[in-house]
Amino acid sequence: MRAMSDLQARPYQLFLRDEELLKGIELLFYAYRDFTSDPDEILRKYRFGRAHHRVVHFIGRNPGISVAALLGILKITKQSLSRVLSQLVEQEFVRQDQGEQDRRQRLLYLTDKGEALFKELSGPQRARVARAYREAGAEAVAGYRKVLAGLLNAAERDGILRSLDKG
Amino acid sequence: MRAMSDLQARPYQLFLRDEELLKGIELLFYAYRDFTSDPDEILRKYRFGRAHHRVVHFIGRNPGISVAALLGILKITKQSLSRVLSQLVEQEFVRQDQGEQDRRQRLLYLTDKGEALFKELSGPQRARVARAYREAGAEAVAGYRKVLAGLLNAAERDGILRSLDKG
DNA sequence: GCAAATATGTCAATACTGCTGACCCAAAAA
DNA sequence: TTTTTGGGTCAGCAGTATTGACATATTTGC
Repeated sequence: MRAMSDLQARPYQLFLRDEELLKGIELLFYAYRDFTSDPDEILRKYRFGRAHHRVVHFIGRNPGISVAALLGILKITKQSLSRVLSQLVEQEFVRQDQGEQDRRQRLLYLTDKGEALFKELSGPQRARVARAYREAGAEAVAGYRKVLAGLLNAAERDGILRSLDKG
Repeated sequence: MRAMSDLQARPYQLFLRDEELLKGIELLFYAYRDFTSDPDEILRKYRFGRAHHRVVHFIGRNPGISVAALLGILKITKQSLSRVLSQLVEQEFVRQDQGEQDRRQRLLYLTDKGEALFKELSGPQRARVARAYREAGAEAVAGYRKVLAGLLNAAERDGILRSLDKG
């Protein structure tokens, strides 16, 4: 009886064999490797690295985000963020405004120059994703999202999915 | 007539709007961030980094791989590989055998110690992927693979997919 | 109002990972 | 025999991350 219910609870045992799982792991590695290669090349012109890209991206997508919230997304230390953020502010890609309710906060915004960089960096990535989506079809895209969501740390999954849907 | 065929060729225009594409980009970022967090923690015990992980992984998955082939997978320079590979050989996680047909080659294999590390590192990742696959279902998994494959550089896509299917 | 917690910034040291450039040797290929 | 290929190595530099310690302003709780 127990065995039967186990079978019903897990109809995809075939997919769970190590070989299949390792393929899923490697495919993610390759996809991420290629996915980051386009912006990496662009960043060299600015003498920036991936960290700058991530900061520009998430400020661009969350105008007025606080430093603490940005650290929560990137999961790096404030010392690590500090260096790249300082450079971006100094070179006027990012602007810091004092918070109105809480004047301790430094709310972050892209300048026009920052917006232009954001667009330049996201262009090839958007094109890459658009191509992949178009080739795979709507149903595959839904599956892609479902699986990626399942890869997230359970503790934050809901928060991340909410933040992605609010935009 | 032309417009009509365009419409039929692209039935998913709704998915191609920037907002949707940016969500796809961010979801990949978050998934990769969490995906790498488990092994990163384990690696600290060994005073190794992600580069060591990747080397162990791809040697483990391709026993007897040549240095040149490994460089092709990782897409880094031989100087970058050299450092981590030397450490792994020195600490006896990896063994180098002279090639038989071509004696210039140093074919790479995991030692028993290396196999153990491979298993330790891939354990949490396999568990994470297994959970995601199980929760999402077989159809979603197919879509996940289809989209990730579409994200690969077109030039190498077929080769990578073949290498994943041969195992 | 004062003490504690919070948001942010900064200095210093260290480690990992990648790069370029310049070499080297041994073995295979032309 | 010359050239090419597979692999290794030394040196230097840059980017990104860490920990630890400390500083300042502001808000919050008692």
